[in-house]
Amino acid sequence: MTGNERDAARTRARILAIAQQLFAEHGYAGTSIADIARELGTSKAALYYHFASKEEILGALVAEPVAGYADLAARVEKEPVPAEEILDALIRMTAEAQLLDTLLGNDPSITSVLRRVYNIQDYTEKIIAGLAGPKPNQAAMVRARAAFAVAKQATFLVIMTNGGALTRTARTELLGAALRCLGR
Amino acid sequence: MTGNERDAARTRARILAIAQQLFAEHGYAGTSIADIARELGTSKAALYYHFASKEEILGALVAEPVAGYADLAARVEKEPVPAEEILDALIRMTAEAQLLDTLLGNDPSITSVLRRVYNIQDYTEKIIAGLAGPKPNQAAMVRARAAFAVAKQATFLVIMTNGGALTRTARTELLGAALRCLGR
DNA sequence: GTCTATATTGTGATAGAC
DNA sequence: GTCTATCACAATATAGAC
Repeated sequence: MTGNERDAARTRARILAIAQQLFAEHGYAGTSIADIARELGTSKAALYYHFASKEEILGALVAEPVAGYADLAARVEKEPVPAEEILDALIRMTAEAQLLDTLLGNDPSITSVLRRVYNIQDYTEKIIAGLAGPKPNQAAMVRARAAFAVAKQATFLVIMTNGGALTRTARTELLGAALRCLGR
Repeated sequence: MTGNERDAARTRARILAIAQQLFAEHGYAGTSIADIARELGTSKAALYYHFASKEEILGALVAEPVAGYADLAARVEKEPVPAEEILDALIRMTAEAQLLDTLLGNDPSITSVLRRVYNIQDYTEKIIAGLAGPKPNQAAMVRARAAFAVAKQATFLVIMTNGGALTRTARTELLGAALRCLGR
């Protein structure tokens, strides 16, 4: 790898880090290429050397979390997975992806752009169905959604109020709370 | 009230309804005045007769939910309120405000605009502190955040997958799940 | 109350020099 | 790899007629 390639890779990574932070702060639609370039300390044109479009930045940012989410959905759909395992996976994924993971589900401007590529809501429904277990009634579906909300949103809340970290005890508490949501 | 005034009031209400839907779908920053005018079936200028700016539309939309949220936070801060009552209030508020209430907490472009006017995150922290009870340890705070996530996000999820309605049984299940999060 | 027309600024993106 | 300059268009908002 030449020095230039290494530099390019580092700049790419910096752009992604900056974009992630600004998207989280102002939303995808609320963040302009100029905003990112300013934070990066270069011109807009320099940024376009690394990414062909704003949407490509978003794509690079969400690819990994979305793939993980899709994998979990596929696995849950194929065979029964214990609720504890699903919830633990969700909590871990949220902790890893941090800002991004919740952004994915929350920023409508992101959802509306990604809808053309991924069917995230479909994944969510499959995961929730897995949490609800076989032949769920209405109440069981509600409890499954509650557990899901804890694993995703509460985990996010805890991480954010803890400066980006998720302690062991916090993770245990979250998992316990999510499981109690299911009422079993 | 003259006929013109009644017409104006109705148009205003229509604009708010359309804006709410589009904001929910594409986000605040992702929705343009032109988008709203198109849906309204008039010109952009006509829209500006009813609202002085895009931000004023957002303001009119969120004023009521935010006031309710602030009231709850103030009450919880002043005196101890039973967790069940707090959670029930949160669930009701989310159900009433529907799209809006979650938008408030989720769309970063809205949060970043409203931050200049309201301190929503501050309200949230006060409400969560109320749920955690006096002298909470770290685990109690995590459980409080879990209960909060159920009352807000899970309620929203349930409403959305039920075409905008919250049945009695669903509300009971949500409240039960949120209370079990607290582990008491 | 609504229109057409327009001012003004912002935005994503490209051209071409260095 | 980064720059300046620029394009084409979309955005918020206003002016002034009807």
